[in-house]
Amino acid sequence: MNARSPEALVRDTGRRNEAVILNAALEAFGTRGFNGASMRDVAKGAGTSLSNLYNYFPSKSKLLAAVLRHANDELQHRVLRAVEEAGDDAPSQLREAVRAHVGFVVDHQVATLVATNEVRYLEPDDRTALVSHRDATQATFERIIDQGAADGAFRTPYARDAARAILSAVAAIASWYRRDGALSRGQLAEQYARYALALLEGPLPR
Amino acid sequence: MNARSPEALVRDTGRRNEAVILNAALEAFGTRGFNGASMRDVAKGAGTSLSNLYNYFPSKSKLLAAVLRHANDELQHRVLRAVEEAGDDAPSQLREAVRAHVGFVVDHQVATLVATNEVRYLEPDDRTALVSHRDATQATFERIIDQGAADGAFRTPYARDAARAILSAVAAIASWYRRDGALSRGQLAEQYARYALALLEGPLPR
Amino acid sequence: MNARSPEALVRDTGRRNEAVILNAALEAFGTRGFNGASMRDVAKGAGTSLSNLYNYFPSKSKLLAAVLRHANDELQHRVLRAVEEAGDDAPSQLREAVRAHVGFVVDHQVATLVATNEVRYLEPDDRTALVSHRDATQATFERIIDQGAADGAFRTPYARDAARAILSAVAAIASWYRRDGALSRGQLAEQYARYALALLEGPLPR
Amino acid sequence: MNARSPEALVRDTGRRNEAVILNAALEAFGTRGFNGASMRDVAKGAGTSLSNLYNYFPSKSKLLAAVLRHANDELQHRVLRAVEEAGDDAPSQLREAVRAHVGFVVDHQVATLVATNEVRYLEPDDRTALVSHRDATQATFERIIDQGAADGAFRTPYARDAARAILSAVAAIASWYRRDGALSRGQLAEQYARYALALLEGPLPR
DNA sequence: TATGAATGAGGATTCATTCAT
DNA sequence: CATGAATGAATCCTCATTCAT
Repeated sequence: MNARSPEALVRDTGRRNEAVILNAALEAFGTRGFNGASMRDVAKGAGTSLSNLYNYFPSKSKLLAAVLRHANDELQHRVLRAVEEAGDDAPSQLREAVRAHVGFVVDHQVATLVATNEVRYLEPDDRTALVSHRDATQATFERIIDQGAADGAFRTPYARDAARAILSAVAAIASWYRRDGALSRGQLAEQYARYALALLEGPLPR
Repeated sequence: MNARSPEALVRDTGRRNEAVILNAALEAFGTRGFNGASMRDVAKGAGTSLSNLYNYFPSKSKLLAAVLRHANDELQHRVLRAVEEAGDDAPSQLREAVRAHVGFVVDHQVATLVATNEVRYLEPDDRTALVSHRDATQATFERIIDQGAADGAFRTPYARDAARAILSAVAAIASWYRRDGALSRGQLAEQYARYALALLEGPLPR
Repeated sequence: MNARSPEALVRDTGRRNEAVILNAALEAFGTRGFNGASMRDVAKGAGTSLSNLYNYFPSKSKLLAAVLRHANDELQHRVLRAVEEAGDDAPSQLREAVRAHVGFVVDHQVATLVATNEVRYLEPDDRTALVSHRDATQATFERIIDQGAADGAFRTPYARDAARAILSAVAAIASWYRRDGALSRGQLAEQYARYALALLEGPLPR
Repeated sequence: MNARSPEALVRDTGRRNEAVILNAALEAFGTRGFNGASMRDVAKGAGTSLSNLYNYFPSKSKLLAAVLRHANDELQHRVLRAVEEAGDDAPSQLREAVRAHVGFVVDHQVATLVATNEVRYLEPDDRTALVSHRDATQATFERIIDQGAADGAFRTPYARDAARAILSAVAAIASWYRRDGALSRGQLAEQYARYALALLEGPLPR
């Protein structure tokens, strides 16, 4: 029971092998989808026995919930910190928020894909909880956009749905980006930050 | 064996009940995902017996392939026609292409979601075929963008990945749009057309 | 609907495509066993539709029965004719009977295998009928052996089970003989005729 | 989960219920053939659940392979021991080998039938392995016959295929012998030993 | 005759989960 | 914590057969 993928989302949790299981589950769900992956796959990936999984998580569904919670926490953490460290004006904040988001997507492509595609398979309660958690991240963007619209920095007449459009495009990066491709992490972040500002009809760097 | 969902993607195929099965499959895959939906679900939805499905499609996977082919055909058809009917300049063409795409997504939300999320479960050959078909649609957007970039209409320094960003945002509409919400089909199309032009740093209507 | 394997057991039956179906069934049952072969396999082999099979034979089981009947008829015919054409003494008769039997096995390996291995899957009535038909062939050998034992030509103390032993060995040829091997049809017949006479402790050619 | 047929081939294997399953499989395959028997039949015979079978054998085919391996092992063991304990001359060795083989066939009629009729349903690799194992047993007979032919004890001009003929006849016993019939196990063995020596044109007891 | 569509039963196998150890 | 054995429900798919045409 020991494995550390290059993209390991979860580092440590205090409980002996929990992180190993969570990362194995992430990989399994990412590779074959929630319904396509079996608990046996997860166990094999974690190097433990099938039944031992149930000492850590009471069901497959709760395992997914835990994976998604970790992913969301990490994303939210990165975005919030980026905003804090940015200037006071909406354009700067948005720019940094987008860059941080792109960074997360690139660093955790699989987690992003799983978070996008597999939330629907959570049990209702867990899904509700998770969605509201995710909405909090989205709300950060919406708040910035509202402020920018109010003070005239963003001149789009459709500020309302802009956050959704931007975040969708950013999340979709996970489905095509290749680490060994032509675009570096930094370039990609830069590029999408500009897309976002332009879409909002905000001020662009020359 | 008779059903016509409000969103029926497939109208008729010459073979007795093929369309009914395809629409039932679309609904089943949309509701529960490819791996979460069973052939029994599809049969029930189509009002026929489980085994009769196999007189029409040799496997669940081929059934998915057929569904996705129909969806892609319809989307491509709409986009191409819209471009043909638009003016000669890149901004007009892009505008109409986006509007047509948004129209498809709104008319066929489920098909859009299935096309986005379940392609990965195709057998390799079918996936390859489908992806190249889908890329053809994307290529239409890229061609327009290239032209607009060449003649100075689109001033973004990042024309290259812009099509992907725009199409991702448009496809994602399927995951949140509600027919009974505040936004009409037409308003939404208008809005996303402007997002696209703005993102490309092109000319905007006042 | 047209096929003629090199080993075709059935030539013609008066009914349009019956022979084609019977030969296809023989091949299917021979290749995959009665339970392993499907009516679809038979139809494909016969170049006709699945449902058309039922215009000729009321069930898979009856189809097998028909195949086996044809095989047995041909075998019995060959053996009886060989005995008739042989001399009056038991050793000559046995010799010719064995040669004829070996000839059938070599000409119809698949039919021999099917006759040996798949009889058990007949419905009770058909099986009874077929076994008694087959026993008639065996009885021919037993009659000859009894006669030879009575007149002192065969000196084995165990004449009683000898027919079974001989016929088993002959039938088993079907499971290993290769037409392109070292042994010709005629040599093999000669060889097994001598095995039989020797086993019976009868007179051997020098 | 507990059963001991009178003819149980497998006694114990170290793993909890493996032997029970193997014996149930033997019986099922013997009664209805490999393709005619279902895993449910096997499970029922073994007194366990269908799915538990797969904790022991990964597929129906591998289960058959295991059954056949056990049967072959037992047969080979008996024959080899019999040869070791026989005298040095070929006729004695052949006599004891045949007697041992007949003994196995009578003790394990079902196993013999399954070994003869169902090998073909193994996957290619398993079948190759098994056939070569079976050929090893046949090779024991061939060696003895070669030796006897070389030192003049067996005068048949066809020593080459004699082993096949003899072994076929012996194996076929399984298809007709009845424990409650007129012939005892010992008498049958004696009888077939004499058949074999006579067929080889070797020395017969008076 | 010949066909394509239809069906209910059953095929092997995998599933998430539990339990005794 | 960790395991191997166990289970019932469900999976996709194939089966022999029937029926309308």
